Amino acid sequence: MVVLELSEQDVNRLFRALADATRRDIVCRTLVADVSVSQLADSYSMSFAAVQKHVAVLEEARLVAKEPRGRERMVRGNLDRIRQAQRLLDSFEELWRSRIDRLDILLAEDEPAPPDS
Amino acid sequence: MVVLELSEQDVNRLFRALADATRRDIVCRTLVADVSVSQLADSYSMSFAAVQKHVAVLEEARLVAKEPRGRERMVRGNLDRIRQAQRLLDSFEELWRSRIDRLDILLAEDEPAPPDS
DNA sequence: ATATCATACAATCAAATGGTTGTATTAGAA
DNA sequence: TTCTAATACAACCATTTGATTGTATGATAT
Repeated sequence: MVVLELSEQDVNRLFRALADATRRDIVCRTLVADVSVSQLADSYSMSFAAVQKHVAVLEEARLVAKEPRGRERMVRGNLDRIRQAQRLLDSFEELWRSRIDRLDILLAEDEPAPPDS
Repeated sequence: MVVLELSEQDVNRLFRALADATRRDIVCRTLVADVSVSQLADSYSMSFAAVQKHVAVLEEARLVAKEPRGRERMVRGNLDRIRQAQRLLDSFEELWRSRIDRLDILLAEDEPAPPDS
């Protein structure tokens, strides 16, 4: 099993990259098929350069990778990164569960559970 | 089962809110215990107002809710929102899987699979 | 009643973000 | 070779973000 080795900065970049509808759409499209930057650019009502920048943000977050193919760059989504994000969210859930566990222990004590103090 | 009813804006806010280490820490802490805004503020090397703003961002993203308790506001993490984020990431994974399925169908054809065209 | 603690909120500011246009480079097509 | 399509990248601009300080309000404690 691969250890989750992400710096806080990496996590910031990861979630930030996902916090934009155009970028999420790019991730979707590049997960289901190989697409070039110019093909992507044709789909959105913004300049080529703007799309290029969105791809760059996704690339820094390692949510996609670019691979040269002739004179164009094919963009491919990186599912592993998505899974890392999922594991991060899982850890929140585990924290929450640990709280419930502690509450259960309190409730199981001989003495009645003290109110939150 | 609850339908995932989030606008693009909601999703933007959700991921954006998670794209900051202080805010993620606040979510963690408020998932495991009830904490007031001032208790939170004591933990970070920034002004009370700055922490207040982080909490406000989390609140707009509905990752936490504030509940008045006497003169202080208790902040409580909202696990449902985390789970919604998880479901969003799941949908990426499903998209990817659909691609694999389509590739499998191609490979199962009589004719040898054509190269990506 | 008064002092204090917890919060709310406005004004301000530097830096980052998301977009633009323009110019340069590079690879394929004619 | 020459033209063109795909990309790279710089400069610029408006808006948002993340922080600050200062002031006001409300609830507790003395």
